[in-house]
Amino acid sequence: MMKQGVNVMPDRNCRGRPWLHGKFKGCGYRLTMGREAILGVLSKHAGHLSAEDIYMKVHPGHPNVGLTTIYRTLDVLSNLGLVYKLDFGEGRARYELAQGPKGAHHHHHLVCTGCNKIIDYTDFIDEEVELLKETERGLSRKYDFNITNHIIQFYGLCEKCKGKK
Amino acid sequence: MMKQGVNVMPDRNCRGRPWLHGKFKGCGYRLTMGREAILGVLSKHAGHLSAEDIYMKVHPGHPNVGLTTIYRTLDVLSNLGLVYKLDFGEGRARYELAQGPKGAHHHHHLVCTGCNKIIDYTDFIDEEVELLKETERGLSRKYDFNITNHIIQFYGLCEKCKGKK
DNA sequence: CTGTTATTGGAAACCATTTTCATTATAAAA
DNA sequence: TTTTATAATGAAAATGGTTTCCAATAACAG
Ligand SMILES: [Mn+2]
Ligand SMILES: [Mn+2]
Ligand SMILES: [Zn+2]
Ligand SMILES: [Zn+2]
Repeated sequence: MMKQGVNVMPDRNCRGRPWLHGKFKGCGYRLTMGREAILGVLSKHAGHLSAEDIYMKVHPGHPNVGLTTIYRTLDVLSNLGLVYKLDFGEGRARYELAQGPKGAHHHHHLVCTGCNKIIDYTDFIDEEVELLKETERGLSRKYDFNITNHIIQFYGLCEKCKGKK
Repeated sequence: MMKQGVNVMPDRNCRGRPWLHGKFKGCGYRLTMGREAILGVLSKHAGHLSAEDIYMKVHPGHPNVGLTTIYRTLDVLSNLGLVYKLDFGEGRARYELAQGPKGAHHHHHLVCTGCNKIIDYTDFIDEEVELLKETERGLSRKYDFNITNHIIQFYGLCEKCKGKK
């Protein structure tokens, strides 16, 4: 019912997510109502949302935004590097903001194969980062590869699921 | 047109893949023609085969084995831990023998996002294994998780693809 | 061999994601 | 503000890997 229009005021009013606006405009993308709604959902809720999760959260306030637009927008965001597309082997992709407004950073995942619970972890990241850099350097040299990205996921059973047989 | 029947001789004759036979029988699975053919393809060709890849390799010798059986058998093998089901983000699963007959071991993957080339690497695995163990121990304790598995993949451009703009 | 039942092939179903295309809305120009 | 070019959209249909169904078949214990 309100705040559905594009923000018409000058740039200094872009508190909240200035970079998103900038990226969009700067790359020739139009900042639409649907896209703003999707960005809103992504920044409001902690990550790991599926396209349909996002659709269902956007829908109440924007019943005219279709699932197709969710997919298309996530694709754009993903290509812009603003969103990570994640695969936890469930047969559907999940998405999370590359950097939360309050500065969430790169992290890896712990996935429970029992209940699909997903834990973000940044612990041990110091040692990991060190070895990762070393490994990437070695692999790049050895295989003449230009490494841009990596996936590290640990699978197992969470404290609840490890009890059940 | 030969060796299509189940091996009727006693167990010492199971040269080649004794464990596979043993696992199958031991778990109550029947060792069928189709399953043997699939195992044959998996052990003959280096990993990273899709279900359809396998189907096409099995088909000439066994035109009566359907794609459905390929999927079902891969599922069984995967649950028995004899085969790894891999996902390189192509929208289809790929499979590789957990342990090749000549003793191929656990390894990680380097994936080219340009041409989908996949490189197995075991280099640097000493340091990786060390850190992995340490990380797993820490994560297990901190999150009360029972870690059974991990995925580590590096993405980038291979020497051929990094040239193209 | 025979009987039990795990396994099979083929067709249909499934289901997340993509494509198509006519319509609409954004943002720049006038 | 009005006009204009075209990026973006929604709905429906298509796609494509994987699963499910089910009647027919084959593995193998006895
Ligand atoms: Mn996360
Ligand atoms: Mn491999
Ligand atoms: Zn769990
Ligand atoms: Zn390549």
